Amino acid sequence: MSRKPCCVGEGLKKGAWTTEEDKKLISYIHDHGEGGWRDIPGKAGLKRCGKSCRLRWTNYLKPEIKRGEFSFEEEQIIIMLHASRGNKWSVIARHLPRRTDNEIKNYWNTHLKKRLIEQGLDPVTHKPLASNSTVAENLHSVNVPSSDKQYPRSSSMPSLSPPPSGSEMTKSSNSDGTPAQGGFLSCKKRFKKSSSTSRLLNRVAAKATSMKDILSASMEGSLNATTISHASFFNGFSEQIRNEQDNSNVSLTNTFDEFDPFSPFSQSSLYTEQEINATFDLGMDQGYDFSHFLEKLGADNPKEEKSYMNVEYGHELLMSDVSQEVSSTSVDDQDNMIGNFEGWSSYLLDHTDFIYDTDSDSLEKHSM
DNA sequence: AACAGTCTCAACCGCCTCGAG
DNA sequence: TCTCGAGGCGGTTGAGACTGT
Repeated sequence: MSRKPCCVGEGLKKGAWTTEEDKKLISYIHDHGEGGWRDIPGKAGLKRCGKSCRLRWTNYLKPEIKRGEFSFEEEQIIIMLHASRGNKWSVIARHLPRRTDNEIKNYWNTHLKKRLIEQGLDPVTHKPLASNSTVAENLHSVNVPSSDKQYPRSSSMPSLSPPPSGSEMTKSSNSDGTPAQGGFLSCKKRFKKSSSTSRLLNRVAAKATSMKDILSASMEGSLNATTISHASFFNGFSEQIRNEQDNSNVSLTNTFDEFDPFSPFSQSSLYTEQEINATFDLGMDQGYDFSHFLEKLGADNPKEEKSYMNVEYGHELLMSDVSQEVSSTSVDDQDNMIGNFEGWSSYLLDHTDFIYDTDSDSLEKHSM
């Protein structure tokens, strides 16, 4: 026995939303607020089921939603949270302000998942894949798209590659004025992925693996300094990096702790002693919480973003004639495309002497 | 220019959770 | 305690945009 679909009814419309429908929904919610989704279609004059209205609102029309390219920092956060939480998109979304679970899920499936495989990491366990043959098989089966091999850099790493030119950004809207697929901005032309970026992603993924091991150990009650240092060091870091550290007369553990903003032993740790204690006091039913880190990132960004793409879209919908094509292209795509997090990537960039190899291509910035 | 193949992501589907009665 | 329904969630689909030939 299965539950009846909620959207069974004569004349209910499906498929892409039109500007007219968006306008009705925005107008209704503006006047009456969210909630009571089942009643909204009738009251708002929409031939949609309530669930469809809710999804359209929460995933697209809601003013605070941020759209466009994911920043490098957001990608890092997604990868790490996925390592600790799995496909809990709503949980991950709670840690990425203004991103929807649906968008994160899509981004994971179309970009990050394939990239991890490409990096030789299991996208489920975040551990290195068993063998080279396994990597090859996975790559083959997943059919990594050529476009995905070109990595879009965030502006937070401006010195590493040229910023996107306006002509490379595909500003799109449907003929009826609704945002086309890809939202207000679809950056189809990717930047060539540098090997340094690839290596950095490897490290991020490896860090995620390390975090997962630490979490597991913590939850099993077996966490100790050895677990941390070994997890940080041995999971996923290349032999080359180890050699670099061996040659540097610097304690491996100390170096990675210094690199790791999550590390309680880091000189640059984002945590206070109190937070560290709380962090290591993870219960069995609790997951790791990066909110402190995110709060710190947010605190580093005093500039409050006031101009949201969706605010503008909603505003235009409400103010414009329905037949008039919405000028979504008037939005400052560049600002919206680029995240404002300046946290971890800045930290990484400030420690590039061991993040990037000396033979990095297209690197203008090197060790400080 | 035309066509076919590929990729992206908005939207849908069905199950789950939780609160109200 | 049980039932029901609204809302939430994660997996999947398919239209349309993009790319290569």
